Amino acid sequence: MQQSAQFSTRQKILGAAEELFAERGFAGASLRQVTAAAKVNLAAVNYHFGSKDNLIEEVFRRRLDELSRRRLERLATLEAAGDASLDTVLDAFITPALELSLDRKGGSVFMRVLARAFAEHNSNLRTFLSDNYGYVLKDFAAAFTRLLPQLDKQELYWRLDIAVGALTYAMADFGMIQRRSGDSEREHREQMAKHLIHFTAAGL
Amino acid sequence: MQQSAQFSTRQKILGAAEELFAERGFAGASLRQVTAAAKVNLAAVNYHFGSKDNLIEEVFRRRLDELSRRRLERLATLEAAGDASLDTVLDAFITPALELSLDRKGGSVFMRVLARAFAEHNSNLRTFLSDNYGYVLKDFAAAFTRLLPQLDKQELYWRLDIAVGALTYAMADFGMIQRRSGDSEREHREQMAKHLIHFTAAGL
DNA sequence: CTAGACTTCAAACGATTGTTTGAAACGCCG
DNA sequence: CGGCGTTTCAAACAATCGTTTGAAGTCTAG
Repeated sequence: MQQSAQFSTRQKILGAAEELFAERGFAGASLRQVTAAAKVNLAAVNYHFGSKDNLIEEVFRRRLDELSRRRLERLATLEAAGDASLDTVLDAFITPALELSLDRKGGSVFMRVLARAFAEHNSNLRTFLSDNYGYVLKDFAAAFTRLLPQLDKQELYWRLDIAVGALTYAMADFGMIQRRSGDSEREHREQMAKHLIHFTAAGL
Repeated sequence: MQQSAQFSTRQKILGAAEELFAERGFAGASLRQVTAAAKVNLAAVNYHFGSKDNLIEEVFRRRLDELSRRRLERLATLEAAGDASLDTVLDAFITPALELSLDRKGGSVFMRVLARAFAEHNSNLRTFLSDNYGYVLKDFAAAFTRLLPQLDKQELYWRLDIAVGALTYAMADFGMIQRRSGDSEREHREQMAKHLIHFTAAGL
């Protein structure tokens, strides 16, 4: 089938595509640039993925399947232990994303790609994400509803919406904050997650 | 969509470009699509703007010049009257953007374009925005420094960074919140601004 | 070792990209 | 009216786009 000792052609394409999509956008990165960066033949994309659109979806699937699983796993653990609070539920949502972004193999790059997906008002991509991963947000929204019963539904939804915006923006490193020279990439991102949880908990 | 007689070719192009950039991205929207939507000749873009990149910059300039002026104007008024508080300074930042987004002529569309600019890690565009409008953020950061003297600098920058993220995301309407059927577009956006100010003030 | 399935390759497809060109049409002033 | 700078136009430019093709290469099961 596949899977050589090194990286398969599939994996090489996915890695290069992720990087170039983050840097130049989905329309801005061409398949020739992707295959050149991956050091594979141009036709390999259409052979392994069928089309550029399918490649884009696969770039998301590779990361989001595990990210969603970990988020829900943490949330379930919290609620089973009766430990659910604003801070811990936010932590269950943010920490898996933080860990992904710290993954040595370009996890931080993927967070930028994810933020691009939000910027795309493109309906195909948005419905793909909503159809496949919308249930995660639904579960977390339900958890917050239980934690903040005094808030009416509309009010809670507004705050959650704003919170997700702050998370997305920060994890994609859009801001002007530069890593302090003394800090490692890991320290920088852990700082960010800490501030994110604090800021969002206060806002909620 | 657009009128043909009363708007100059320049403005017709800018309007159509803004709309298509918001919808498909800077790389995703071609000059042929733009000129077709504007009902002008293809060559008009290069005649009036020189290149596609210059057109992109001009789309930003048209809106941001006035937006920046209004924000700083409000901030100055506040500080002259000694009325500067967390809420009022945030209001000085958010309300002009809200008013722009309520402009009948596609102001809300522009907010989506602006959010795309953040998603672009493209250095040309980011340095253009930073060079031309960075002083606005600097002035507001200074105002917050005066309002929150107990916070150390690094801590404040973190929170401001997260706040800007929430603002950008919300104003671009990326979220899942749908306008309630009873509400007008205006009511929807005014609600949003109110929640934004509250959420951000709490976080800061 | 051979047969057959899987993968890679160079080359080419038509379509579309941003940009340029030179002529035609326009609008204004004398 | 004629003349002239400004604007618009259809057409074409080379470059690049996503995708397809058929042959060459690689691998494994028998």
